[in-house]
Amino acid sequence: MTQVRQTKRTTIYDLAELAGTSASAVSAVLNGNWKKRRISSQLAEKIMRIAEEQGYALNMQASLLRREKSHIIGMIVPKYDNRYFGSIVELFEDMARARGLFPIITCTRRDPELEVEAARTLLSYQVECLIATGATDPDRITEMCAAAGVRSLNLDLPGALAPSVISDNFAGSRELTRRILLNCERRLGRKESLLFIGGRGSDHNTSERIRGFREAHTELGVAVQEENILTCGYAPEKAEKALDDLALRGNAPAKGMFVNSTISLEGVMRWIRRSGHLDDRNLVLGCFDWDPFVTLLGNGIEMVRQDVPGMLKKVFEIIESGSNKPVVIQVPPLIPDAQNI
Amino acid sequence: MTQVRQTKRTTIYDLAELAGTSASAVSAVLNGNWKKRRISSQLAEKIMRIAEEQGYALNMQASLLRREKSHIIGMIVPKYDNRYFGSIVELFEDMARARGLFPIITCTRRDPELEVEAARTLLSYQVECLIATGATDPDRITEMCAAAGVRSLNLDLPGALAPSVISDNFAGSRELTRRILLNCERRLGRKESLLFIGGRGSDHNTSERIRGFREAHTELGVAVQEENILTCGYAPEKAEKALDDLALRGNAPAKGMFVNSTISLEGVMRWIRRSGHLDDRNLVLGCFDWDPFVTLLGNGIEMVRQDVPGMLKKVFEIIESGSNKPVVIQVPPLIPDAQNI
DNA sequence: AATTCTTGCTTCATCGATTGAGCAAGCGTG
DNA sequence: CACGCTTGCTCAATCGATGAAGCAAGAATT
Repeated sequence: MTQVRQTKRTTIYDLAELAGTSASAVSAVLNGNWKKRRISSQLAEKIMRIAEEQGYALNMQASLLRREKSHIIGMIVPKYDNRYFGSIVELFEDMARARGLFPIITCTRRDPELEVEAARTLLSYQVECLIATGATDPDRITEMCAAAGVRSLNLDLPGALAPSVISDNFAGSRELTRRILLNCERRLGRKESLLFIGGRGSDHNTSERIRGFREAHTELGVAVQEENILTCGYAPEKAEKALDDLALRGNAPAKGMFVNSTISLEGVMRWIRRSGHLDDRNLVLGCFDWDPFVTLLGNGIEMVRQDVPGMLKKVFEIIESGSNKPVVIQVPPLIPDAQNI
Repeated sequence: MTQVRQTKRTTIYDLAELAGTSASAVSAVLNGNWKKRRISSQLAEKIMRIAEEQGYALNMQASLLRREKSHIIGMIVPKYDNRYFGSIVELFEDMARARGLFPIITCTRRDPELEVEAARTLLSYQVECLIATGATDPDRITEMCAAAGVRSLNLDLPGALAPSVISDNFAGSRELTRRILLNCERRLGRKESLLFIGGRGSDHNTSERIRGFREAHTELGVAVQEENILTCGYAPEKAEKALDDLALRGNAPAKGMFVNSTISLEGVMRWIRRSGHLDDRNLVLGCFDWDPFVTLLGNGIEMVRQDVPGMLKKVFEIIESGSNKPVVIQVPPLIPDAQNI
């Protein structure tokens, strides 16, 4: 019961002894190329039976040390707290396994230090390829990988040194902004300058989304109010605080809002409920990201759903093509039909 | 640029040659116990400088093969599509790293085959301990681990052969049911038999929650209607379909519902909106699980939030204690204050 | 001056799986 | 019956890091 370490784990040498054969034969049988190595099916069956009986499990470390390819693919991901990253991780694992790769994923909480640390660790595990998802400094990671002779790709946020697969943030944002403005007109009687909230001004996605936001305003003949662009970060509390600050500065909060992530939307919704500044039936909201419950919130919130399967398909295409060219592939997000009012 | 495989990765032998010393010295310096091995700080600095310059990265496979302990801790998890499992994974990674362990997590989509496959793979990676989260057949996994001399623990769903850390489903459910019943009385004028929907009848958590559900009904003098217990699985579509079927059987859907997960709640909410059978202002809902947007749904949905930090704290306590006794630790879930009506 | 101690390294076996090379036995062919 | 060919295996080097054991040179002690 309290045995600290039971009898050492079974190795191919143990099996060889039990089967009265050599470790070499055991290895060949267990990794499936015993036909190539001309092992008789009699011996093969015997070895497999004994392995089964002994509950043999391969020592991957030993196996990988010897083999030239690890078949491990690594991914770093910022958070697990929303549907976007959750579905990326889930589908990535699936697609990796379908290709005979073993996925190792690690979460870095948007912390640049942890990102580098995690990348270094994954490299130690001999990943063949590293996907940096939503990394704060993707090029740093690409450089580390390059030094180790390992391929890397960026997902969600682009870098300058490796291929990147991202959403078409500009087009998605422009369309989302259009819809919010039109909803304003329909529900409030007139289009008015929207509030933009969430994200980091320094990140590519946010700045592209702001560009789309401006473009849609221009197209529809609405002037953007600069003080209404609040790139306060992603955390819910930051969005709440940004709205508080805006109110403190004496600005009437806009009735239409472009929220830059579901996580920021949490903060926005809390602020709306708490502050009582706005009756949320008069609010016109849109969110760049998707969550099933948001649909049900009943404010007719428009959402842009990033095309995760489409993006991962591209990622694996690039991996399989072997290309390292630092292109940026933009995948159009899905914009569901207009919500219930 | 297009070099398929750049010059082999740098090893300690390369560094030794560059530094004019032995691989052994390089190893000692780089893994930090060079003082113990009496390497001069001069040489140590030189080696570290060269390692830095060459972008050396340890080959973990080689290192692990030689060392006795892997410091790898594995976890299998069913899904990433809700806050509960998302926070388990995120916090688990954090706590593992804080203890000097390297976490490898893999998602099994509630597929028993994949669970076994994943466990086998993690064992190959020489995990020192494997946490089976919400596993459909935890004992099978414990047996596999035991055969390899590896510790295992169950999280979220209990097993009979290894220590298990789970929520106190019975007490949580009883309290949640009470609250829903009392909300019924307050809002509809009278307590009436609730609908129970979601989960698998065969899983321990669901049956314990049903027990608490019954108990609360009894305490409050309400009879449970057996046909109102719908353990239809977790997926949203299954909950939708179960409600459709119930309606087809001619039963008026209850006005009060106990929903067994946020994922089932998605289906329930969709059905409510779609079917129009019930005006959702007259609906009294409770959900065994937590999601920030559900709070904002505005139906005054009661939620039970499972105490993820509390559960993981227990998990690591058990790991550190070294105990293998198949106890079941029940962690009380958090029941937030009553929601806005 | 002879002995022991200390310092600062190097040598080498080892972890477990893989695989090219090699070998012995049996078979077929001329 | 001598030759090559096939079959069915074994041998031994190897992957890269680790650490016990050992060794040489200088310092300290008797």
